[in-house]
Amino acid sequence: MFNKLVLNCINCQALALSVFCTLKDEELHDLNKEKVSYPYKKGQVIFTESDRPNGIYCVHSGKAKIYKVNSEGKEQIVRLAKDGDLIGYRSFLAHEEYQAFAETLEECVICFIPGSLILKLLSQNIQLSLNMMEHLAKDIITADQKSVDLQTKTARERLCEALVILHKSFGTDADGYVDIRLSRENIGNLTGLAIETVVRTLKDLDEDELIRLNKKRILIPSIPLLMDEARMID
Amino acid sequence: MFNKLVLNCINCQALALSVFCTLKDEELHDLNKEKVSYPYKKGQVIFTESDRPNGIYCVHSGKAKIYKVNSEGKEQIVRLAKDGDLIGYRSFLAHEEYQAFAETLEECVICFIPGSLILKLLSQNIQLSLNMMEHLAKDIITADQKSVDLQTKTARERLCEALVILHKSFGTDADGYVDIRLSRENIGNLTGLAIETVVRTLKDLDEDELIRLNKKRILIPSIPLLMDEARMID
DNA sequence: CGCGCGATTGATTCGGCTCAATAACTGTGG
DNA sequence: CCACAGTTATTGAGCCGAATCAATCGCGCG
Repeated sequence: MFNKLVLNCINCQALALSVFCTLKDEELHDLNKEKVSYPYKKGQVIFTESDRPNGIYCVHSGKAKIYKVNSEGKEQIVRLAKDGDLIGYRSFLAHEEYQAFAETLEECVICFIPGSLILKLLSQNIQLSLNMMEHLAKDIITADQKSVDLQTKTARERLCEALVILHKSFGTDADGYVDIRLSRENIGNLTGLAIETVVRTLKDLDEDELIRLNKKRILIPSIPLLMDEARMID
Repeated sequence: MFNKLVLNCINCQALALSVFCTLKDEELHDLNKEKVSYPYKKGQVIFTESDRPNGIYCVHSGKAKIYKVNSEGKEQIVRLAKDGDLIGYRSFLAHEEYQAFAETLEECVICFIPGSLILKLLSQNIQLSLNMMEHLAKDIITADQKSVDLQTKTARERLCEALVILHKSFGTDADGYVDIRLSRENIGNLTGLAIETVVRTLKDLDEDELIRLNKKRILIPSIPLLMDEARMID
């Protein structure tokens, strides 16, 4: 059903962006030998809540969302992933079942690294372990901040903050627009707002010239101004 | 200003509860030699936001809160810590300044482990590193869940959930009451609710016999019932 | 015994959600 | 290339949960 792809980690653009940037030649060789690369279509599921992790996914190209579904069936995006990002490492490292769903937002190529290799690499490469811990620790800081924001920031502030973060992590395209296309619904699921609130607030921000809307595309004329509006300290 | 205490890690009750449970004799000896133990009074500050971490704290006895303060000056409790829990490891491992404040909730004894030793131990003891990663990964899962809860659960549900979690992590005293004393304000800061809402909702829960209130003390007759009320799946 | 902080209770307000209806867009097949 | 169907986005109206504001109470402590 899937067609494996043949990719060489040595040439991987995403490698330098990932925690694996510290791998030595031999380890990289192992990684290259054992990882398996698959193409994914837009909207394809990578893993499902309550599945048991057998390894870790690494995004070679494309974008994906990791989300939970609450009891009313509403989606809540926990994290977005792009080139070089790992997916599913939390549950794998926590020895727990997946706590969320992962799904591509566009065409992707995603590599799977078997758990046995991950553990071997972590065991023999201290720097990799320390990198991984740093990575996890930063994730926690981000997650904590999100909780704080949910408790104290208004819809407008949260939306502004989300846009700033999207801008920072995904950059801009040739025209200066934030380089990720999200539906209003996905923006809502990312910020914890109702679709209607997202629509209205985006419109307000557009009218206040804090952003420029062009269909699904969003341009941010001034990051500092938007950060100010989001009450982000930075 | 502080009086150092002389404690031997070999005899430490909290040790078995902590990530250090895997240390070998020699490493434990190092830990014992380099850690410094201090007594803290109730309400004493352990570290402050924007301080730079030089190591990691480990609670020997007592309880502490880690909290952020938002721009309006309102506190938000990120995490509670008890015997055997580490404090400040996120920022240390992320190589960042502290993102929060840490303060004792009662009399405590807290040990400080210098960063150099932590790094040495993590480097030479793979199992410790893997434990630490597991610990961090579980923290993330918890933090993510908190965000989801904030977005979807009502005040009553969040409060019930917090009580269940408090019960699970702090256990009960001889009379069956949850073994931690928090002011209404702290409960509010923990759940993201206004004090008045906490008061009213606790009263409601008491009237509905889902909890039994006795001043600051809280008894939970049936965890399953309360979990149900909190819409927790378990 | 009085002081002060924490807890309680009531009244009011309001941000953002829900519901409902319509419009615009996307993709698909004829 | 166009018509149609199914999404996705937009706009309006009304509602509701929880925050805020304003007293008052009462416990703990000197």
